[in-house]
Formats: sequence, C-alpha cells, structure tokens
Amino acid sequence: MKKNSQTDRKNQILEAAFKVFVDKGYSKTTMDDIVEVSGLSKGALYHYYKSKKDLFLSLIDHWEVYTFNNFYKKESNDRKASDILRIFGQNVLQTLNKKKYAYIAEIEFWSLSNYDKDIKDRSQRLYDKLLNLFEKVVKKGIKQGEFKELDIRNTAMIILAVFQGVNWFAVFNENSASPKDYIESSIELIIKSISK
Amino acid sequence: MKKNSQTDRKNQILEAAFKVFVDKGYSKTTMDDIVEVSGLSKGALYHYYKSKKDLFLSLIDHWEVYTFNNFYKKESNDRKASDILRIFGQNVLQTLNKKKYAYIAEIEFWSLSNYDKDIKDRSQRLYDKLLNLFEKVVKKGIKQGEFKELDIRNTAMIILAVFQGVNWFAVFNENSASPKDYIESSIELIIKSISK
DNA sequence: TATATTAAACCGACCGGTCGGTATAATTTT
DNA sequence: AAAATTATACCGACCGGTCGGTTTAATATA
Repeated sequence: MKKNSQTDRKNQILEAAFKVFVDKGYSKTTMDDIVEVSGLSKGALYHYYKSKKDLFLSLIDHWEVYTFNNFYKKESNDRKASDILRIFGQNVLQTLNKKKYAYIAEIEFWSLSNYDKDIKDRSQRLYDKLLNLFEKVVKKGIKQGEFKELDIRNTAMIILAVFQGVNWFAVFNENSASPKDYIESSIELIIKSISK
Repeated sequence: MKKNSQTDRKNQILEAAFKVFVDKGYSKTTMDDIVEVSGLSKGALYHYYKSKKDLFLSLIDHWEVYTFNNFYKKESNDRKASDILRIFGQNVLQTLNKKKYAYIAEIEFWSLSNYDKDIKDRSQRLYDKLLNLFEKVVKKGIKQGEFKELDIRNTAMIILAVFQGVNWFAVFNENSASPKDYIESSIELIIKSISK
C-alpha cells in the first residue's frame, strides 16, 4: 500500500513534469508549473525528488518506457529481419502520430546532454540499448542469410539515423514530404542495400 | 569605413556569443558572459543587438555562413551527382573534425525551435536551403541518367537525415564506430540504392 | 500526542535589460 | 581652422522580477 501509493505519486509528478518540460523546455519550466499541473504541492514535489534536475533525470527513464515499450515486445522470433525493421518503422510512425511530444522531449535530451554530464550519461545508456536492439536484428538477418556480411555497429547506426530523421517532422512544419513516405522509403532503401 | 567597423564589431560580438552559447547553451548563457568574452561592455552589446534573443537569431545566419559556406561552392558542374554526394560527405566529416561545436549549436537550434517561433522560422529557412541543395543534386543525377526516377524531396530528406546522423558523434562519446565509416558507408548505401 | 505528510510563505542568488553619463568622431558654424 | 554642435560608440552600476530551494505552519493519520 505504502510502496504503491509512493510510486503512484512519483508517476503523477513525472507525468506532470513530462507535459510541462515538453511544453516549455527544461530551463523555462519552473517547479511551480509542475506543482500546478500535478495538483500537488511544492513540498510534495521536493519530498519525492530532491531537485529539478533529479526529476528530469528520472524523466529520461520514464520516457524510455513510455515511448519504446512496445518496441521491445514486437521483435517476434518468427519473422525475418527485414520485416522486423518494417515493424519498427511502423512503430516510429505511430509514435510520431500519437505521441509527437515524445520526440520533442528527445531533442531536449540531446541538447542538454551537451552541457550536463549526468544527463549525457543517462541519454547515452538509452541509446546504447536501442543500438543493441538494432544490432540484434542485423545479426539475425546475417545469420539467416538474408543480409550481407557487414559492419554490424555501423549498420545499426544508419538505421538509428534514419529513424532519428523523423525528428525533423516533429520539429518543423514540413508539408512537402510525409513522414510515412519518408520512413517507409528509407527503410526499403536500407533493406534493399543490405540484403543479399 | 563606418559601415565596416560596425560589422566588425557585430562580428566580434557574434563570435564571442557563438563560443559561449556552444559552451553553456542558450539559457545558461548570460549577457555578462558574452560581455566578458567579447571584451566589450554591456552597453556596447545592447547598442548593437536589442536583446539576447536578437543576438541568437543573428547567430543562426552566422552559423550558416560559418559552417556551410564551402558546401555551396563545391558543387562543381563537371562532376556526376554521386560524386557530389561524396564530396558533401567529406565536407561534413571535415566540419565534424574541425568545428565540432557547429553541430552542437545546431542541436541547440532544434531544441529552441520547439519553444520559439522566431527561432523555428529562422532554422527552417536554413534547412530549406540545404534541402534544395540536395534536391538539385538528385535532380541532376536523374537528368544525367545516373539515378532512378524517384521522389526528389523524399530522397533529399533521406540524405539530410544521414548527414544529421553525425550529430550523434558530436554529442555522445561513441567509440564503437567511427564517423568516417559511418558517413562513407551511409553515402555509398544511398548511392547504390538510388542508382540505376 | 506523536508522526507523517502536505501546503504555503519566504529567502536570496541570479540575470536580462535600462539608464545616466562619458568619450570620441563627424558635421556645421563662425 | 578653430569653436561649437550634434551624432555615435561605449561604459557599468543598478533595478525589477524570477525561480530553485528551504522553512515554517497546518492538517491528516495512527
């Protein structure tokens, strides 16, 4: 009971913080904003998190679960590697449509990583996970004879870069190209190139 | 004479601001920091720029000239499209090695674009230029029979995304892959896919 | 009553921008 | 060409407001 309501409270705060951070950016966000949106008091906030930065760091982990949770599930074993990539692509699109703000938060992580070592480390850990995931898929493709023998890390990075490309659509009002076209054609381009 | 010394002063301020902004990020940068680095006074600063934001906006234009100046030159007419892409890639690498901070500044633009319309517009204008440049190359490749008939805007975006991928190396300490390998193999991958 | 939790008043460091003023250069007047 | 006037460049002390964080008061819980 106690343990649960404690994590409930923490989540309540995190979600409020998420909203405000995405809305105003880290530095323009005030603790009072988060107090207001969370419906709790400042005392409560500092009871659960020791500082604004501490709150933000927790948010990075929260973000990962929130945004990429279904990512990790979808890699079913019975599909071929190329199809897994396609599914990833669809997930990215879905996230862009339904949780555009997740990508905006991600950009904030990048930006802050340049000036704060703790945030950088936390973000990097997150990306290592993602890269490992892509690497697994590439390895699988190679093992199953679908992909050529290529530098695994490098290929994973290219895939990541392509997915990161949708950030473009999250930030700017691009109307001369659609995210769907972009993602799908990019993935097909990659698949085609690395397939035997 | 007068006009010149005026732009000299403005550049002096811009360069100081560039340094500090890259070093600390926009919000953590104080006007006093810029005062100190520029060697001028606060009064002088506000004499030439009406606000911190005004200064930052000017910096976006400055950044473009500073970072991509040689980009625009290199598209010599006697080369085939794929080689132009390769040259672009080398330029990106060179920039990453010599002016890493330029990429860090770029991330700051992205981030701030989410919260400030003026910065967003200014940044978008910058990317439109870049995309147009890539489109020209793609068109050329098609016209000269080197590339397939494909969606031009979309292809330009893929190229952009790949180049943006080096931001990764600018932000994080990636030691399991080299920027050079990344860029070169990415470009070859693209060229291979879009060539007839 | 003791303890735990929340609410709200408050503190003080910090910072963007202002403003009164000086120095220097350009222009006009005598 | 000297003096007077005006325009421009520059300086730095200062102010008003903000905001992360602390402290104290109130309230609920046991």
